[in-house]
Order: sequence, then structure tokens, then C-alpha cells
Amino acid sequence: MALELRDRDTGVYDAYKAKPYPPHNPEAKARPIPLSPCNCCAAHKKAICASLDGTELHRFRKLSQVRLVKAGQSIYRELDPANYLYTVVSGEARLSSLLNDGRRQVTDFRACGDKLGEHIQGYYSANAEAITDMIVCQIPLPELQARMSEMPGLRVSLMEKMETEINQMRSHLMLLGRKTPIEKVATFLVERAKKFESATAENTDIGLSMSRRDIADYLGLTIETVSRTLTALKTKGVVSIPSPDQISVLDMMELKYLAGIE
Amino acid sequence: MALELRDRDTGVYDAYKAKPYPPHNPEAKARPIPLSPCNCCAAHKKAICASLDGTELHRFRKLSQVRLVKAGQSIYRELDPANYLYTVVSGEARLSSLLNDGRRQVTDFRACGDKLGEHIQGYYSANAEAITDMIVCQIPLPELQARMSEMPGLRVSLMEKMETEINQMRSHLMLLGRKTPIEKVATFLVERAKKFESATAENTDIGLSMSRRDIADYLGLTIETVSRTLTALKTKGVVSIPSPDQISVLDMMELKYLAGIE
DNA sequence: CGCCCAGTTGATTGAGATCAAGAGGGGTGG
DNA sequence: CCACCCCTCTTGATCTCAATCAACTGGGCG
Repeated sequence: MALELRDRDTGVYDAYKAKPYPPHNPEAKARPIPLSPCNCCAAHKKAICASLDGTELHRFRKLSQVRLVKAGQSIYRELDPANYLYTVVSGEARLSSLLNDGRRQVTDFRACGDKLGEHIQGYYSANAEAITDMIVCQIPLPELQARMSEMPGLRVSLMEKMETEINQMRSHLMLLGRKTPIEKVATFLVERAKKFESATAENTDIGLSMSRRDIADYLGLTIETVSRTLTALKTKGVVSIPSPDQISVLDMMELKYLAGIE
Repeated sequence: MALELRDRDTGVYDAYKAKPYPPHNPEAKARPIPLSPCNCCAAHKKAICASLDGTELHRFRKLSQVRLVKAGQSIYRELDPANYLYTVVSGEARLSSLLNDGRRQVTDFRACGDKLGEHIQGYYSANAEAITDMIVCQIPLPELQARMSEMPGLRVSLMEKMETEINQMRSHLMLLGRKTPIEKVATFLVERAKKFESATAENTDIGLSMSRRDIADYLGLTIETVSRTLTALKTKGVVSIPSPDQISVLDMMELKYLAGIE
């Protein structure tokens, strides 16, 4: 019968065992940075602290710490005690979960203004790793709780972030469950172009800070399929690929069509 | 080349076109029910209103309406203006999204005490349909907003619901992106057993209110694969299937193992 | 200079989708 | 009450596309 209850120890996913993801390195994970005011922070306007002003912001700033995380380092791991809520100031992070045998699902990429630190019952519910050098701003969770009681706006803006997150996850579920590889890759490129379009004036160049493996694990594909699909898009004249981490969209309409615009 | 940019109009998903999902029926969608106190509501302890007491609860009750929705009817549709937040009192609902060509992703099933009504910028972000006869409690969103400002506990418990939701969605992403059909079905059964175990004393009977198509669209599979996988589990002696909507778990340890306990 | 690793490309395989047919069960109407 | 239909679920046969296996390329770095 085609559909057997295959033993999961038979090495189906040997590729993952052969090349494990880099180990956790808690000591080296973060470097403190001197205090500087929030209102000149690159992430301030997009982050939860945007809802604060004047003295509130100042008090909030004193509770938080800015840290540098180098590319490849872990910010926190699944099942670590959750001590902080993080805001990405610069750089990009990858959120992921693992199965016992090493299969990985990347659940999101987080950039400037995004938060990090989803947790459940006091423990982080995913792995967060820097995929570029990063600056993050961390605030201890107990302090945040206290601040939220005093400043309802803080809780409101955190809730809004969560609503956005839920809606993004919903389309990600659709992507993983029902889209074809071409639709997946096209959707990924369109979303990425959208996320960063405000930054770069009018060009549709997309920077990929993450590896093909990261993209594959985000889209529920293999690296080979991601690579082949990008080549197919290039062949069709929809994109050009100056370098592996640089995609230039030549035909955004077509790309959106291929993405299956919802 | 195997990986072509296939035209999405070529009828790949004809099965969906041939049997469209039932149309929306806004008039018949809900029937008001006489007022009764919240503290005898089946969902009260699990729902967001659990954080209220005494006069607060009474005021809250007067703002909300209880309605009966028959199996198969729509509660709201994606892109409808979002007017209410719902709490499921009894029965079960299905949340889903559609692609243009009819492919469907079921994002969640909601039962007693769960909320309904995720929205973005004033519009519902998914379809909610009753899969059994249901009783739901609806509160107008503007009223809820106002109440939340006065009663912070309400906002806190709504946030907690959202956190739970995000964590469930994360494991759903892992399931859709990286799990095999057996793992998907086993996970679904384990989760379902967990969700309803408190209700039924000690037996591990699982009631399936939803069709095979619903399960397939939830797990990112076809109905055939769901059916075959259930049969495989039965053949292996892990479950018995007294009737299509009734699963009895004979070996919960094995089922959890097959689910790839995260 | 040559190693190493990420990415690409090619060949083959196999799991799950698709296509097709049969079984069971509930509801309706004669 | 039974016969028929309809619809869902199951089971079987076949096919296809993405995974797997494998080889090659090129750029960065010691």
C-alpha cells in the first residue's frame, strides 16, 4: 500500500541530520549598546512604543536595553524562559520551529519595527535567530506588564500588532496548505516587495537577507524547488536575479498574478 | 521542464469548480433567542466574559445578543464589514479562506468558549460557517471597544485568547509545511482529543462534527488521503472507526508518537 | 591557489493527487 | 414500509510533480 505508517527513524530526513542547524550560543548572543533616546530610533514609529510620548516614553526607554546581535546568532530559543519582549531596530530575524528529526518550519521573518518574543506560559514558543547583524531593543516582560496597566495605549498597540500577525499567519496557512510552488515563491516575493517598498523609492529590487534553505523552510519546499522556481521566473522574464540575494522584479503585474492575489 | 509556470485557468482544480461551496445566505443566517443570564451560559467560564463579574457582567450581557445558527449556514464572510465579535456557546464553526479558483484552506475549527470574528481594517478576514447547529453570542464591536476601555480585564483576556490563537497557528504552520499525511491526521486527532477531553470523563472517543473535505482542507490534503490515512491507522490498531464521524483512540501513546509530539 | 559552501542544474523516484468505481446510510416520496 | 436516490466516504488504479539523489558551478576566504 502506498500509504504506510512509515517509521520516522528510518532516515527519511537524513539531509537534516547530516547538516544540523548551528548550535545555540547563549553567552555570545547579545552585546549591550550605550543608551540613546527613543525618538531618534529607526524603529520607533513602527514599534509598540510609538503609542507613548514625552515622560512616558522616557520612563519606557530607561527600562529597555539596546543590544547588538551578530548574524547567525540566536536571540532566544523555543522553551527558553521568556524574559523579554524585543523590538527589531535594524537587521532581520528568522522565527522557526523544529520537529524532533530536524525538519524545520520558518514561521516568519522580522525586520525593523517588528516585535519578537511570542511566548506561552512563560516560555518562548519559537526560535529567533539573527539572519543579518541586528540591533534589537529588549524590555523585561514584568516591566512591560506593569507599564501596560498604566498606559493602556501600549496594550492597544501590542494588540494591533498581534492582529496583524494573526492575519499574516492566516495567509501563510493558505500558502502552505493550498498554493503551488510557483504561487508560493511569487507570493513570497510580492510580500517582501510590499514590506520594504516604502524604504526604497520606486525600484522593485528585493533584497534577500536569508538563504535558500530559509526560504524553502518558510514556503514548505526544498531548496532545489525554490532555486528552480526562481530560475523559471527569470526564464519567463518576470524577474532578473543579479545575484542570489538580489531579485529585481521586471513585471510586477505578472508576479502578482502568479502569486494568486487573494 | 517539470517546473513550468502553469496557467492557473487550465482546470487543474476542476473538482472545486464542479462542486462549489454553498452560497452565502445572509437573511437566514441567525435567529435571535430570548435573553438569559450569562452566569448560566455554557461558554461563560472559557470565554472573554469570564473576566467580568456582577454589574459589569450584567451590563455586558445587555449589549450582547444570543443567536441560533443552523448547520451549513454562514455566520460571516471574508470582506464583510466586521460588526460583531462572536463567542461560540454551543456547536462548532469552521473558519476558512478561499483562492480565486476555489481552493480552500480551513484555518481553524471553533467550539464552545472560542471567539469568532477576526477582522482587519474593519472587514472580516475569513469565512465563518456553522458545521453543526450553533448558538453564538454576539457583541457589537463599537460597544466592545468602549467596554474594553472601562474594563481592562476584558482587553487582557482578549489578548490571552489571541496569544493562544497565535501559538495554535504556529503549530498549524508546522503541520502544513513540514508534516507527512500520517503525522497531520494523527496530530489532528490528538489535538481534537485534547480540546474536548475535559468534557467526556475518561474515554478517548473523538467526535468529528466536520466532513472529510473540511478535514482535508484543514490539513492541506485531499479527502482521499485523509480517508486512506484513517484506514491505515485503523489497520494498525491505533484507532477504531465506529462511524465516519466517530473515532475511538485505542492507543493514544502510539497516536501521539505518530503525530510527532513537538 | 585551492578549499568550502551556497546555489544551480540534471536525472530519477515515489508519495500524494487525480481519476474512477463501489459501498453505505439517511432522507424522501410513492 | 420499502425503494430509490443522493451524497459522503472508502477503495483501487494511474499519473504527475515536487522530493530526492547527484553532479557541477562560482564566489569568498584562508
